[in-house]
Amino acid sequence: MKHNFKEIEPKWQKAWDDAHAFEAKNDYSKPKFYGLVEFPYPSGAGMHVGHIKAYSGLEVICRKRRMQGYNVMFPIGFDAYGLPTENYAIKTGIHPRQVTDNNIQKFTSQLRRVGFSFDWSRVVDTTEEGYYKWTQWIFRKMFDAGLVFRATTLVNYCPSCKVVLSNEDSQGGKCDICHSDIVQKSKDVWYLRITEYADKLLQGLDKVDYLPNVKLQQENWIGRSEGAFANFKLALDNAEIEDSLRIYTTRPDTMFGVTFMVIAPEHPVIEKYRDKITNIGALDAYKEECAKKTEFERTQLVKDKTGVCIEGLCAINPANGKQIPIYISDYVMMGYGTGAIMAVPAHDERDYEFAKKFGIDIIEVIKGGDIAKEAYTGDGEMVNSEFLNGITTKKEAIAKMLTFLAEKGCGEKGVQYKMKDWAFNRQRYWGEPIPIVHCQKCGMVGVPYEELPLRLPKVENFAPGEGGESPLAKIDSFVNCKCPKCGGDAKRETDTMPQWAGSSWYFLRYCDPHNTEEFASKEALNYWMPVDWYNGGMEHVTRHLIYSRFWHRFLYDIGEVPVDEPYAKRTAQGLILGPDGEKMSKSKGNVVDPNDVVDQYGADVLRVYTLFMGDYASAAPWNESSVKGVKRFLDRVAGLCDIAKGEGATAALESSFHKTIKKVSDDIEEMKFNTAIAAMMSLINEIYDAGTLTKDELGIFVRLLCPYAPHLCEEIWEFLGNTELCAFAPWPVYDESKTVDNTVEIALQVNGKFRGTIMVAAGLSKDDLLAAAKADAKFAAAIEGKTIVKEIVVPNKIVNIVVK
RNA sequence: GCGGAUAUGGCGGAAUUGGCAGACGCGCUAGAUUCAGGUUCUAGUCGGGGCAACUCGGUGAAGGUUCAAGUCCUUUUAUCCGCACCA
Repeated sequence: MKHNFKEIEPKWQKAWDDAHAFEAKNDYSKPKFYGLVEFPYPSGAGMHVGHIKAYSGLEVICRKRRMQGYNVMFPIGFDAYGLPTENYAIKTGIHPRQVTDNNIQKFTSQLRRVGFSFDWSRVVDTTEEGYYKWTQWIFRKMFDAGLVFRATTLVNYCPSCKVVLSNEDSQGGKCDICHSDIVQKSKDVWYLRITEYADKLLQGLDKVDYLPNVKLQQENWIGRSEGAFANFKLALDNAEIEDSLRIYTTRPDTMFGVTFMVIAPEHPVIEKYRDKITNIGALDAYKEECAKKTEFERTQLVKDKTGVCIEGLCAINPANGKQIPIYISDYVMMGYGTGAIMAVPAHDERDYEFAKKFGIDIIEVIKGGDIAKEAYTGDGEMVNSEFLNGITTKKEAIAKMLTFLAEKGCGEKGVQYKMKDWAFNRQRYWGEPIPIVHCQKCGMVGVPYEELPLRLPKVENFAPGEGGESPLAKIDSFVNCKCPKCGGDAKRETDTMPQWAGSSWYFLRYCDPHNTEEFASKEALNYWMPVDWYNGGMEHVTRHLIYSRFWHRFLYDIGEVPVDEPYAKRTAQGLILGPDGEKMSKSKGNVVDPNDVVDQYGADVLRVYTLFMGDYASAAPWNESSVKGVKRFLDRVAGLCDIAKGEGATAALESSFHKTIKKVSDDIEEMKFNTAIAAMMSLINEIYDAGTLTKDELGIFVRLLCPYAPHLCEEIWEFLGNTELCAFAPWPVYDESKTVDNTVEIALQVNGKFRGTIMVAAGLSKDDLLAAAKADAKFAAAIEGKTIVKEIVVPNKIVNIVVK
């Protein structure tokens, strides 16, 4: 048989479609398998080979599960709200709705060409009313639960996109969409209280099967730290007053070493005592200077500490009652802890640097370092610390200090997280409208559930306003409304939700995508959830993966979903680099278009190659020649039809078949697709060497390969006389006893040096093996006349004799 | 700065977890098929020495443990990724 992919690929894609072959059954009595891939953002550029690799991995797993008899759900959809579409629309004047529809169509036809076994009856599009109704519904539930709040704070703002970004969307001080520098801007922003879920998100990681680095990255992002809060009394003109400054520290044990305090330039205490501070002009100037710095300048140029001492206001160290100065400096940030710290220069590097620069006292309280040279952050004996003196463990010192603070009523244990609340609104058009109404009388009121979806109005002008307001603000008919509570005149919120909203729960919608009464029926959720295996990119670990776990956990807490963690298992694929070894990008001109590969070599080749090119989790460059090698392999598979004769097993190949079934079966479970394919290549080499195989054996081979190259395998399966689809043929089983050779090759060593091999029966005892080795003429000659010091015999492996 | 990962032929990568390093694929060399290009087939392909059987060396670098190390331990270098003044 010739491998005529241009003919057979469309043929079998049609056959699968006609049979609705891959639609998950609503038969809740069968064992289920829910395989999930990250649904694509339908960009104008079309599919990327990276998408193919990401989907091919779980495709193989899902196809194997079907052949093993599972009721498999392998859905796909489109995460279609977001800035790139909107920016493209603004540039071209085409409406985002139109752009989105075009792109979804493009993606759909490309995905179908590759022959993925997606359930096309469950497609979700986050921009459809029937979908975003429920995105708004969940938001409303969060609003009711007090998880939504509005606050004026310093936020990450992208001046180029004219939009407020969450912490997650501005990692490294760069805008996630356009990569320009983020500036800090004081703005009125909607927040989701994700920090309230920090502990739950952290603990949830204990019971799921995530790749270790995925887990670790989430732990670091959440960034839990244990320490203490303490209140430092303030003093005006050296006279103590009834007010204090609250700090957070992880080292309360060093409190006797506190020689000054530092607060963030924006700290409210400055405003409070504005009249009493004698150098307020200098403080204001410093604050303004800091505000002008970009995130980059604030974090990258950390060499030099800057700050200003507050005059007229100082603090009192609660440990020893000493008066200490307060500084403002941008190395302390308003967004973490309380925006104020107690500085212990002797035992903190940043405080040390600051104290050196400003000539502040440095008091050693832990022995062990040389504080004349640098801060000492290690353990040691406590000194200069009154009741802590002599203690040698940090744990004990902290406990004693906490007791002391508690007795004085000025401090207690506390926990902090690096993770910040989720800045949730975007001043843009192409997103879910936030279902909130602002009423003069009632304040913020949620749009009633029965009025959802709150439709995104169709507008002609969807460009963002210059003043940073949403395009929706210009539509009076949308903005002006009645308050759902009091019926008076009110105005709608005009910002929309961020791109990550729709993707925070899409895996739930797949379970029951056409439901108009609920986001999904309880029955469907009970059966399908949790997702058994979720594969996606590392770049989503500290965004989508955190956000969606948060939403899902919230839904669990209010009784809407049956399990607390949405994903039982999470893996990630490595990047495909350009042929030059660089990350693929349009500007470098090294992008490989999957369409071209399908045109030239076929979908099966594309699929097999993306899995064969290297370790699935690592990055690997595209190599055109290797693609040809895969084509050669599939052509040789097709050629097997011409030599397959008879039935049953071939004596020469039987053991190889059982070994290959075992290898391929096991490797798929560990996503070691490259070695599974290599094993099948080895087997085909053996078959051609033997020059013969039976039709039964070809049937086994084809079923093993089917998850990778389904079109060709269906064709051969049909050629073999089968009338049912290969996609649902039973997965081959192996006989363990037939995977074991009855003769094994034993390596012979003298003093650890290789001295030849012998063939012996498998399972020989140590004594027999040693005797067999000594019977080998060459080996015997090598130890002849020498004193044997030691004899090491490892059954079925090796004989090593140590001589003098 | 902190955290994590990786390092094996000309290239992508294997190595049953301490037991013959280099599976499989690409590339390359020689030969066959073909008018030719492509395709396909056969043989070879870690390095040094030898016609050869063989032999010596070899997994980023330096030490160590062991009968035996790509694999374990110590030190070190390079690259990649994540976080970053987190109190």
